[in-house]
Amino acid sequence: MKRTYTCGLDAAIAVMGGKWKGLILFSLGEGPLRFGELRRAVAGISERVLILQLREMENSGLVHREVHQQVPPKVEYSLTEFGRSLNAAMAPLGEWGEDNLQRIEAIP
Amino acid sequence: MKRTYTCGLDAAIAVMGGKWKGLILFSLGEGPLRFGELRRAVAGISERVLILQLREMENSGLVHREVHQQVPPKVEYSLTEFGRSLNAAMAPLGEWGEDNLQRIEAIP
DNA sequence: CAGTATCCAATGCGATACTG
DNA sequence: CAGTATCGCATTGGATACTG
Repeated sequence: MKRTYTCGLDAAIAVMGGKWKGLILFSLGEGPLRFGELRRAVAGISERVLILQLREMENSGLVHREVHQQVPPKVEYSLTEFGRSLNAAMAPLGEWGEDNLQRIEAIP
Repeated sequence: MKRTYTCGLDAAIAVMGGKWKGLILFSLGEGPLRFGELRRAVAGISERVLILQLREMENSGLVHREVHQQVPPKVEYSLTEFGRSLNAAMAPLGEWGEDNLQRIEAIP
């Protein structure tokens, strides 16, 4: 991050930056997911980008990464308390998008 | 836009894309602003980028652009009804950012 | 399964200068 | 005042192949 924000919205957007973090947050909202499950949940994302986004979100304290030592490997991602609070704050935005899907998709 | 969204949040984020649209929306929330006023309100943005973002938001139906024929030129930007509805949906996110400013700024 | 490693393309963004 | 025109770098994202 390393910047100063002019308002809360500014800061929130910086944390949510990029095309995918919102979706990842949303997908983890229901409960923990393994890497592969998450990749399927966030349709269209590449492995590389998913990892990058997850690492950033871990770094921001939004996501917790838990490694279960076993074969085959199992890694679970979940929201932290902080992540859940952001998730809740995003809910109205999600509803807005839901309500206006038609209109948004019609934008040239 | 020209894509299909997997959920409302996805769609909303597509509309809000980029680093500045949230701030512009927020700045116009209080009422109409002229180009120059807006440029000062959204501190740090370049003229070029501000125009680009405004055009996109006009195109999305979020912002209305009104030209007053006079010398010197006067152009006012305001939120449409659609823009105001999005603004309202973003409010909780703005509050979240406000409440967590310290923490967000501390992210490495 | 859960990642890394490369490489490449797109585009976002910033700075600056100029104009009706 | 309200834009346009250029230029160029930095970041982001995508495709694919490989590994512990």
